Amino acid sequence: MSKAPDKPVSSSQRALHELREKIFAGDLPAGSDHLESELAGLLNMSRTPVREAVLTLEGQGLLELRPRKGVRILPVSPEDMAEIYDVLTELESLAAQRAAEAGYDADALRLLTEAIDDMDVAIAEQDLEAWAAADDRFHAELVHLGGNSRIAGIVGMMIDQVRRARKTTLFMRPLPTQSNEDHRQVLQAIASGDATLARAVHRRHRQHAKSIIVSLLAKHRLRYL
Amino acid sequence: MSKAPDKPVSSSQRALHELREKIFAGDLPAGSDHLESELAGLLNMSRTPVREAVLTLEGQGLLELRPRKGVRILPVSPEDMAEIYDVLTELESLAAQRAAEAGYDADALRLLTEAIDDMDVAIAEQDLEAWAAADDRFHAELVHLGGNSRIAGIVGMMIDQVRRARKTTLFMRPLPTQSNEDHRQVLQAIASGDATLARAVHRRHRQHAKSIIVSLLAKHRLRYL
DNA sequence: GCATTTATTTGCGTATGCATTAATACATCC
DNA sequence: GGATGTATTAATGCATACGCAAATAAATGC
Repeated sequence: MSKAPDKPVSSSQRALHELREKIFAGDLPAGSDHLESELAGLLNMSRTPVREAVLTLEGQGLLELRPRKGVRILPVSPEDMAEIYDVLTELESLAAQRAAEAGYDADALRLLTEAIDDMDVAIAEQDLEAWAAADDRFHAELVHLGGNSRIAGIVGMMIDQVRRARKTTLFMRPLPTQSNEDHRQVLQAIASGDATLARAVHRRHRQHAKSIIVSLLAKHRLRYL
Repeated sequence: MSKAPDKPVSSSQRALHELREKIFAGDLPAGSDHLESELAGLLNMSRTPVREAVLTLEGQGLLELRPRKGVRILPVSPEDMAEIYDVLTELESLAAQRAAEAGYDADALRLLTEAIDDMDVAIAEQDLEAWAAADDRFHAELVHLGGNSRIAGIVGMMIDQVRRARKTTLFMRPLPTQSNEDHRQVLQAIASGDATLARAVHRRHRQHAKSIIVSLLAKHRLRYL
């Protein structure tokens, strides 16, 4: 891959990306408070770009600004998970329907297919991280094919909000073999142009995921992730 | 109403509210570009709080930051309208369903009922502005009763995005008498606890609204609002 | 004339400093 | 001893300044 010698990325953007990463990595743990100056020091920049990044991240629901107490990394409760999965269920179902209506050919569905294959491989190798990454790609590509940019954006935001939480629950449950069966059915329905089926199957898929996660959190008494 | 003598609202918040209002009022027209310094001058403050407000508004999809060309007030195309109404259809339908499942009594449904009554009055008086305001209240209260805060937030954002556009189309179509029939049916279904019906009726309501608006825009060749 | 290069302007990104105000510690009074 | 008022601290909100890069204008070469 040819690369530009160096892309001069602005401090604001760097703050945005690095803070996101640190939140996902648990480097900035859920529920923790951080002063603007602390974050600025952490990233070796002044407060200004940090403030801008933090403003944006607040809009994405990843943290909360509490004047004089610092920015709080938002924890995700089981109720939050339920809310988020409900949103995903509704919006992704429509995306699946629309993708089926669009009548994509096999080539256009390649990314979707690859993601599913990758998940199979990951499951066989018991590589849950790789599975999660491929799962993300599947759902991102699905909403992309759905053709509604707002849905794609919202779904992305919601998935970001559950990223941390999902990572911890990932290792608490059996291998998601059934999940990939669902994915294949969705793909099948889209490829055959059956919009109603695509919608129904994907809806069931997400509802099932929701119940799995929610009951898992309840079982382990996990209130905040 | 008793009021605090004066609430010292921050400049950032003032910028946020005033810019929003100016966008909705068409004071900052769709598609227009504005330099940060221009907006700062307009609001009598420095660039800093303006930048913060603009960042937030970008996240809400009301404007776009194009460095060196100014912030552009985002126009809404017919395709955007279609996207937005699709999102509203999916998310509000679930809210209606959940509201019905929650089993609210008549008192809890008072705001919803009042909004409907207000719309009847507004229609009788041919006061479209009042009708639109009451319609907003109906939909806001519906998603509130749905109990999913994220849905409420997203729906609010989407409605903000179509505000300007809706205002102009409002006077191009017949009185929305049928619309309020739908509202009553939704209320009825919620009051009687029929979640499936509530969902179905509201879905039809929003889909109908979408087709009305989209065909209206097509008919009048309105590409950007 | 047209294109290409150079100069100039101008808007933005970021750092910095200050004033404001909330939170905390302290002191005083009942 | 508890409560209320005051002082101190410290974090934020905002204004300002400055350097850089992009856009525009000017100039030079062909």
